[in-house]
Amino acid sequence: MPSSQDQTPGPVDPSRRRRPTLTDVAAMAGVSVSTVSRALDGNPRIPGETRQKVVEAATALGFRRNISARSLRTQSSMLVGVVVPDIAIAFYATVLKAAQNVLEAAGYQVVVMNTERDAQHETVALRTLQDRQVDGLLVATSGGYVPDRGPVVFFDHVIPDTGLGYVSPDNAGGMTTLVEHLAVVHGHTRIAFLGVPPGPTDRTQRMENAPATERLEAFRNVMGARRLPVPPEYLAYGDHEWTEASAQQAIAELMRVAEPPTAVIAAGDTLALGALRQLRADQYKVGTDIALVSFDDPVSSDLLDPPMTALRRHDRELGEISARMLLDALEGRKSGVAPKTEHPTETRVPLDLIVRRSCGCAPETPESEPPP
Amino acid sequence: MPSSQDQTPGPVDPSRRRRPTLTDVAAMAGVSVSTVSRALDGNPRIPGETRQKVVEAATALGFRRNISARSLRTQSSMLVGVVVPDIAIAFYATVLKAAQNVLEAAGYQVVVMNTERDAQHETVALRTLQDRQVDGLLVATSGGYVPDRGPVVFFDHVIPDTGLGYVSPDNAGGMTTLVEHLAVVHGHTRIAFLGVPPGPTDRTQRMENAPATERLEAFRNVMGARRLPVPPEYLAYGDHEWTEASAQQAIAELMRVAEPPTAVIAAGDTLALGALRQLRADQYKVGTDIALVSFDDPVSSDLLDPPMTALRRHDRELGEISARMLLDALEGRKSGVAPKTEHPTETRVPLDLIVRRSCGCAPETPESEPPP
DNA sequence: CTGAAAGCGCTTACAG
DNA sequence: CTGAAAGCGCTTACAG
Repeated sequence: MPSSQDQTPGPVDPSRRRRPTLTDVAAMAGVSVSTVSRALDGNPRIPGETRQKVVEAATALGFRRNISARSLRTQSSMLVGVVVPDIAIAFYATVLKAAQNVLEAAGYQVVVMNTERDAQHETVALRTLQDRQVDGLLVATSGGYVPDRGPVVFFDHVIPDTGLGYVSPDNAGGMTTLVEHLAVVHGHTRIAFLGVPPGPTDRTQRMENAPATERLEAFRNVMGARRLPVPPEYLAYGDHEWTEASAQQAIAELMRVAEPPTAVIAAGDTLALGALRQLRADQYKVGTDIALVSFDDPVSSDLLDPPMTALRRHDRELGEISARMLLDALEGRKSGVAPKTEHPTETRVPLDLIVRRSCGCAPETPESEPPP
Repeated sequence: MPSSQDQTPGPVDPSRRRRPTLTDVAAMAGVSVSTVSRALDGNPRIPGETRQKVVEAATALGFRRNISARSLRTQSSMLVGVVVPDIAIAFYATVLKAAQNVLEAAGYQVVVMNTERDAQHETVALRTLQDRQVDGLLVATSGGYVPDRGPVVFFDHVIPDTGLGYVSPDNAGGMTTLVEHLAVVHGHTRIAFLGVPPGPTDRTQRMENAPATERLEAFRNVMGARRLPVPPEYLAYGDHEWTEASAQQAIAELMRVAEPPTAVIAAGDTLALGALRQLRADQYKVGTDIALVSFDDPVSSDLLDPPMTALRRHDRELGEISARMLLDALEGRKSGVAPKTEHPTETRVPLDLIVRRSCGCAPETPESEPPP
């Protein structure tokens, strides 16, 4: 049994001193480790007096429980893994933060992994998280998801029939809003779509239900329903990483077709930003010569030239919903509720159209929009 | 000894099956757990044949080591804690991502905590991280840092004489660049500073070396050195959270003073964005009526109206440097190198001036800037 | 109300 | 080259 005898005598660098353990506290309080553990738990079987002694000793020693040890014993790590394509993207960062808030309030900590939009990266990240014994997973997949034990909820990307469910933006509804604004309010008929290549890459599989694909499908459906043609040359694609640069190139080509569109819908904010940059470089007056709207709301979009009409996602809400869905399963499991074998829950978060100028509208109260 | 007898017979939900352990692999391979552990480590004492058997068994069972158990035993969690004020802010997200890249390459995982810019939150977060036995810490403090065991490096905020060191943007150099551009290139003499209140809040202590304070000091110094006056009314402050809204209010007031400035330096990107919004709302032509420059480069700043002249931080580099500094200590410690008691290392990352239009310049190649 | 003991899944001297 | 055993720091039935 290690005691202070092991300790080199004399002044010790405090930062290197061994952390006190339950055993240390027990010794100091003159009780057993079981009692310390229970007292610290607030177990009602321990009378106030004993608890008092224990708490004093613990405080005096600066004792803090070792969570690894506890989780080894309890088989619960109180860790939730979050995997995202790229934490530096505002959407993922916001979702993470929101999810983290609700998870931490319930006593869980979060470990994040970036996949860099690479399926293999993602598979490795998932494995690492499992090795850490995470209790649950929140994932925005890049196609590398492999099922394992433990509850998982997807956000952003839809994976049918897997995990507890998913919560995603209402891609279809959003696209409808966008097309209708362009077609009904502004009377456009030549509307192009700027997206990301559908179908898998070598690095990415199973993207059938990716946001990009859903948005493209929705675009086709709404256009069809409105009896508006979708010529193939009106389908422009950036790259799989949604880079601004790829959007610039795609839209430059798009505008060179025989009969160029009068309006374009960008399937994401980075795409919209790239399009805007290129259009401006090519001397188009966006909002006048050509309408441009964005599926996601870029940061500071009211300060852009021109201010961008866009769909605002409720990122925070999406994060909270996802986390809560996971939490429910976690708590349910803890209290012995049978693991649900019902269908995964599907939640769609609606999007709001923010009308600014790039669509051709002139907002009522120009320039005075409050900050996001 | 637990065996398959414990298992309820019949079909078992695979997601609920117990993860295989070393003992399982040992049983299957017909060797001891010690041998399995060593074989999996690639220990040279284990001959290829034995290793082969072990690896096969492990693969067949889908065995993965339990990291909690290992870290309990080895007293090393291979976990690095990162604490930031707000992960949804681009700077912190980018730094995190960069740091994570180098840390993961070395086998560490990262657990992030948001402090919401609250000192108490931060103290709790730090404690939680210690409870998780993190091997090291990367922190952008909000004033709630309390020293504990384990190596720590600060980024963003400077904390002298603590931890391994810090890596921060070159606030003084950056401010010099900004003032000189305004004063020398454009001949401004009435230059105002839009920052964040210096000194502590109730929720925040020890902010003497906060970025905001360093930038203000630098501003005063450079102005003084150039014999330019700094009247008190030219010092405008948003709030401690650097919100755009607070900047809007502050600059509105600033422009109402008897002799308003002809140029303003915003100490951060959100502040600059708020200022731009307000200035535009008040019908100023930014870049013509008044010059506005930003200490940090806002996202899409080339697409703003007008494009914003700003200092570009090398966020990724900053993250990598910080992580590497921590890693060096971690590796050193592991190989038994004495904990360094020398002075903390100070690293300053330089900033580049990106000249756009808001300062009054007309860039040579208008509108064709490549994406960030 | 309290304690002794087992055990979570590993690693690693120590002995053979 | 291999194994038995101790032990990392906890929690929790079990017994008193």
